[in-house]
Amino acid sequence: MKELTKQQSKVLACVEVYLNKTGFPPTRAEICKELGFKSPNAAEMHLRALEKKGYIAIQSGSSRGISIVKSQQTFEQSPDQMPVIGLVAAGSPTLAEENIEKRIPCDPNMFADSFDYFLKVKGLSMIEAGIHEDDLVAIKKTTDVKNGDLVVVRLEDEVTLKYFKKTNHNLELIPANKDFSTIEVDLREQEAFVEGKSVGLVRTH
Amino acid sequence: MKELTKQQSKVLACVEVYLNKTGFPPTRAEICKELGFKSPNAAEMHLRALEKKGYIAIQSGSSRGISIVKSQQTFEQSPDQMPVIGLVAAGSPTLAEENIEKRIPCDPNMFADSFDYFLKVKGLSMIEAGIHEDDLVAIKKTTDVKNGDLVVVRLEDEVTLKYFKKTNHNLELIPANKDFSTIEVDLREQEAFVEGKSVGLVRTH
DNA sequence: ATTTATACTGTATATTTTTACAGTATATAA
DNA sequence: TTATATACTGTAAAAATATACAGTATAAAT
Repeated sequence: MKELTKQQSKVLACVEVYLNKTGFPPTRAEICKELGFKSPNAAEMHLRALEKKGYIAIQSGSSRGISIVKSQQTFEQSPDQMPVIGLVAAGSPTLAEENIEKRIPCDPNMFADSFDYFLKVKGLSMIEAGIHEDDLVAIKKTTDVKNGDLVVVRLEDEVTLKYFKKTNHNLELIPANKDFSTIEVDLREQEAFVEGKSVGLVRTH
Repeated sequence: MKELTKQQSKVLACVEVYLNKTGFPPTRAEICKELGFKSPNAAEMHLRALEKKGYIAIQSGSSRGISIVKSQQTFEQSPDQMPVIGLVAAGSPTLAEENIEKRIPCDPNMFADSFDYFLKVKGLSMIEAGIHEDDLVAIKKTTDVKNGDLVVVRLEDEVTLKYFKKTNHNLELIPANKDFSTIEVDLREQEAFVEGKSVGLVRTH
């Protein structure tokens, strides 16, 4: 495959970006606008060169008739990158960019239910449920939780992962460790926000 | 998402097929030609309906300004499907088609080390390591294992998941449960095949 | 010194394309 | 019976677009 000049490379990138953004290829004029050219012929010439070098195909007579033959974006079909969030003590909104520790290539549909992010477990309060420190619990953002679900709840400035049990105004957040005690919340006195529930667990050995 | 009429569905399919074939969306006239309509307005009306129902977006004023919002082709962008293998007692080659219980959409690189298949855990011999019955342990096929690794070993006709410890001719396969005892193998008397080692664990809640 | 390739501007036009408007026909629901 | 939704035909005009042609400028190659 022949090498591209700097400008040709820019034009190809422009086409690819436009395609990714809109779902259809740009016109000559749009390429010009994007790259600062003042004549549609500038874009035309670059497109012809790109066609000759085998990077694109041009359907003559068709508007926007450009198709990518050989992408220059190494663009490895990027798999989903699911965010990992630390169990932050400060009650900041759980899924904020600054709370994302890292990302893991992982299909959000690998469990029976889809999930939105991983929560990194701190402490041993769920050890008897086989949930260890630093395990990643897959959390689906929802407020639709049932008694017995493993849920992420925010109480004031603390976020916690526990079993959920609600009766009338009384909310119990139950750990799986004899050394820890159940958190009891009277919902008339204190607010509790259900951030989501666990749909699975992942541990790296 | 609203249901599509038969004709609307045909038009959406036509757009998707055209897009896959050429790399850019069709014009109204091209849709007509493909589906046998005689007026570009036929296509236009269907496209408007598809837009209203949220299946496509139309960039007004742009030629071929159609983008797919919700594909009707179930076409699930096929992610990697990692096989799940039961802990088969019969010592058949672990990764044979007939041993695959199911497959899970899952990136083989989600753990620190890549893996080849999931092993579905039977029994409670590793419970104190937080590995429960029916947990899926991600196995990398390798014979390069170190003492302390969690490994899959085949002894005669039995496959087992245990901690690995080897000293000279003596192989110990150590469980994580007080009620189970370590399997000791004298390698001069009995063969042991290391199938692989665990690089991670997955559990569905 | 002259060619050659790259990289454009500027203009113009034929063609493509969107899109509005005016109808027709049919089935289903009120 | 009268709407109302679906499903078109047919026409036409405005707008978008491709694309040809005539230039200018610059750097590198011959």
